[in-house]
Amino acid sequence: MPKRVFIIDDDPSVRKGLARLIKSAGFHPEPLASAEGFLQKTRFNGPACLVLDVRMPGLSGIDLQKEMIKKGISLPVIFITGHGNIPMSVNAMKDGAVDFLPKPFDDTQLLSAIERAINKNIRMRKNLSEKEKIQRRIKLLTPREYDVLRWVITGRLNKQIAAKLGVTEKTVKVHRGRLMQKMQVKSVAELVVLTQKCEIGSPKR
Amino acid sequence: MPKRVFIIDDDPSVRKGLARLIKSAGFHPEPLASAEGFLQKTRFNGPACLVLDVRMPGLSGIDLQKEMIKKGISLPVIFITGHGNIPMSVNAMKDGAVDFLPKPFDDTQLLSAIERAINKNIRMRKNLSEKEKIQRRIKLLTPREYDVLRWVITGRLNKQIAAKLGVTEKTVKVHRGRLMQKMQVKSVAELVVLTQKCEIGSPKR
DNA sequence: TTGTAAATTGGACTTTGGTCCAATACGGAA
DNA sequence: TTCCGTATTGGACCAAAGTCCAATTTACAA
Repeated sequence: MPKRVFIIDDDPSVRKGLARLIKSAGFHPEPLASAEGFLQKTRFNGPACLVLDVRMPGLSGIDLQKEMIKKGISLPVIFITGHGNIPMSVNAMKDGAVDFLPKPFDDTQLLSAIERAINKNIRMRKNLSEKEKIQRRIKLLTPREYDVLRWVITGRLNKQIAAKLGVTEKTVKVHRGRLMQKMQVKSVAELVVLTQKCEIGSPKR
Repeated sequence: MPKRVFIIDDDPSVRKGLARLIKSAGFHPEPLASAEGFLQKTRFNGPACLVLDVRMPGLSGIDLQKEMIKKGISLPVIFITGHGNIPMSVNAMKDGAVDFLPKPFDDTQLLSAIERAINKNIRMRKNLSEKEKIQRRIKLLTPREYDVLRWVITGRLNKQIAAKLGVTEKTVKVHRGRLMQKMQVKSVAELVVLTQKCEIGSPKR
């Protein structure tokens, strides 16, 4: 899987230079002339990150970062800039930027930042996909099975759950057996570990 | 519980001014003339944070931050500086600083940073104390009970655990009952939730 | 040497959990 | 209307977990 590095800078010569450097380091550069152009993109299959010029006509790099946060796109960002200042860099870092490099910077500085950014993205993608896998299983549950699940992971006995739901213990056992199958676990311990990774609303009453 | 704000700056007039501002905002200022002076401190009972001048004779603010990381002291840091630059601020943020304010800054900027820092520290302290509470319970376990615990929270049956440990199922039940008491839980689900908060080495074999 | 804590096991039960087969009831989709 | 998925329950069992009382062995400290 190629590690894609989006290069967003309005200066063609900068794009070209960075693309060459990044390519030589074994990444897959994707030069783009504007932040708007990047926002058109919808496909984010593999590991990737952004190298982003702060100052650009139209949407600035900072604007793009904020826009991505708003839209829930979470690709690690590395800023580069010729005319930055401290508050700007601090805000970018607060918003989760991996690095903020004033020009001129060493090639090695940029490449090490890219390395960190890509690794971060890989970790995030792994977490996310596991979370989604679990969510998919939860969606297979019927409403009643979901009710039972929420009580089971808080350690209640079948008879207690039965009382809460106003049904017999027998019924709870059936639901419980089926939800364990659908969640693909063989023990309550495994079930708890799974559900801790997603947010499960705690049961009422 | 007073919210203590350590002010570390070599300039007495700055210390005085900041102390007044911070006091007026309802915090408890603790002015110190040097980073070395702060490192003497050992008592960190209540919520607190640091307002730290970057440039100082002897240990600089940056040095102090690194020293604290090395020693495992985790108080949120806010840097203030008259002569900073971007790489310095970025590195400070990477190392977990809450904010980095070049002089001159607005009072409100500093106060809002302090507010965030204190809240962060309160959350950290809460997490830490819960973790320690759990660790204390784990220390009550005999080696054998701890062995059993590690298998229980991975969802093994008593008979499986017995086989792993080379003892009878009966024995496992006894250990299991006692560890549940010592951990103060009534169900495997609760036990798993507790142990997820600390790191438990996964069992071998 | 004498405790003391830890580890181990047995017997005898009770309570819980889980499964198989079967059946009833309800509501929406074809 | 008919069929399917969901929810519910019963009976009959078996497996697993938990408890109470009692006993033996071992290692380490006073």
